[in-house]
Amino acid sequence: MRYSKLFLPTIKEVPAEAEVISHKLMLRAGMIRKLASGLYSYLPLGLRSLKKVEGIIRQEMNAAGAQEVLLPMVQPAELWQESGRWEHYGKELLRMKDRHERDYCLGPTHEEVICALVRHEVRSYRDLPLNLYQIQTKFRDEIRPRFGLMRSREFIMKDAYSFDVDDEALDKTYQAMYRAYCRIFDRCGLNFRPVEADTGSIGGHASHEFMVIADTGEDIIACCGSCDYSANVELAPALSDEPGQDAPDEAMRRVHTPGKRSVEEVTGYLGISPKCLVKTLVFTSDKGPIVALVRGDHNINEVKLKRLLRAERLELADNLTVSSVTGGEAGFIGPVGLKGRVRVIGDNALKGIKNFVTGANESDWHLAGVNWGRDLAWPEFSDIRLITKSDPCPRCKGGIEFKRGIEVGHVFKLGTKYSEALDVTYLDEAGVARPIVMGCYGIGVGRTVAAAIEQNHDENGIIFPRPIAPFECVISVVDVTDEAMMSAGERLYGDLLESGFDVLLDDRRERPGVKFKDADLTGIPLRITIGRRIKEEGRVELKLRTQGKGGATSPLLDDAAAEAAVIFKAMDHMGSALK
RNA sequence: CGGGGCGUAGCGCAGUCUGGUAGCGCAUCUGCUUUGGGAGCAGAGGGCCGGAGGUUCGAAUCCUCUCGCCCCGACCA
Repeated sequence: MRYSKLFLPTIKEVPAEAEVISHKLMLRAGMIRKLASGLYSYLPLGLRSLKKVEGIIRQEMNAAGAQEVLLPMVQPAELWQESGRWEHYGKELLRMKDRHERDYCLGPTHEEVICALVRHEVRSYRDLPLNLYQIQTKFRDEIRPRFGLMRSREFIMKDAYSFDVDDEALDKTYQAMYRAYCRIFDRCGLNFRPVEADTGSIGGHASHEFMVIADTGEDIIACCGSCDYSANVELAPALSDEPGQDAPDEAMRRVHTPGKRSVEEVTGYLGISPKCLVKTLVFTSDKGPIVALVRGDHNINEVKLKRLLRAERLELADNLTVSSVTGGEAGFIGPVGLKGRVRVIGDNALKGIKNFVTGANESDWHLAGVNWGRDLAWPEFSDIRLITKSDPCPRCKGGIEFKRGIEVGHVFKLGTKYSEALDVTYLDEAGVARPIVMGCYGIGVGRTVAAAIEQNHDENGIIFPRPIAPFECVISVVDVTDEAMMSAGERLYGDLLESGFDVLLDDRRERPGVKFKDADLTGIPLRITIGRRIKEEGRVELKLRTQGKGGATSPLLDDAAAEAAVIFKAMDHMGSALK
């Protein structure tokens, strides 16, 4: 491609709308432009990078035995009513009507559609296993789109759905997908980690997220420092059980705490440790109101609570509900003397606590010296808090660290949730109809590109890993009006094209500084500069994007293409050596 | 949905408090000079001041409503 013909509008200034580095750089490098909130146009440079990632995904998915299909993006409501998700999916599902007033939605995911396809076509155990994938635009009407392609409403996703005869067969498929995902993200040059994850509203039993480690990630991962355990904090069990305290029982008493609501305020005012305080939270859910208790220095984990309750919906109660359940106002509520019958769940860490402080359900008052069994009934105990640094690794009892991650892929064992709802069955060897056991496997394509940029950039711009770079090499002709330079550029351009590289010839009538800045900004891995030295010594200059000025080599023009090939080969080896 | 902020030239912003000729930088166009890290000088074009209504002799500026965008929270594959 010739730069003079390429639609590549770069921006010198930092765009005001962008918050995170990948978003800023993708705008500046002319990869994307925003159309509306959460909706982006892909320009040639951005599209090239997306296509590279898609190509890697296709190769690995095909190699793992999956087959590509393309499913409709607009989907009839009936299907979603059949699976029950028309009601349960919520406002993220963008619904619409056609001219006949029939209900449709834009596909945020394709379980329903793939089931509708497969249930008509697959009859026998002989047709299984089957694994189908597509690379499709999805739409999720996110409450708050942000960070550019990281969380947009319309986005490109690879989604695969597997169909197996039983759990054992699904295990094999799942493992194959897991391995394929590792290869895909390896090849994209990402520093990532597969972590145990919650299954969310998609449902199912086992699940792993593929997290790209980055400070700007929206998810938090709990990692063990000693073994390779890692899990989304939403899921990681908090195992430290405090030993029972054997202090003598104190008498329960009211303490005046005027205006002291938060844990810090109350414990600071009373001069006690947050560990001695029981924090009370009221939730509403489809299973009714819930009172959750955690220690003052711990945080509630709503995902765990939701799983425990088997609730579809769980949210912090509003002030009205809080006072109707407890009789108190937020900041002064406690589990003693709750109104009516309400399910009370205490975190495991509270089992052994004695003489604790908690809200009195009366404004400006707390209770101290409170004890289970005497002042209030023993609640049911469970693990409902977020894991902390002082908890042990659930696998090896080592220390836990926290990292932020960007979720670029997610694999689920769905089981028979959808096949039962949507009647996707096969006949086994005995002629008995059984529900097909399913798995599903997603990769955010745009998010993968954004994550790669998040991990690979410097103050001058993007530093693309070669496999997903829009161009592998740029030839910067310093002065295009100079015939010797320009003809050398053309010749090298032809050589590199012939060798099969994605090469960009910067033939613009721009000053050299502009060309260098744009080459750096767009992150092209290798730059070949053709300047004065072509006339004096017949030499050009090769510089990797990762190198400073010092690292350049200066081969003769005729050797440049071969040297570029050698450099790329070395880069590929370095890449695999890193793993 | 709650809280906060912003909509003025293609982009980034000032001007709004205190009403009176719509500005600056970058970009664009022309000319000359320059040519290895986002050039210099001279000149030019470009605006329904997000939209609607109101107050006023007069509104970018004050008031009301509305639309859009961004941030924090809530929520969420």
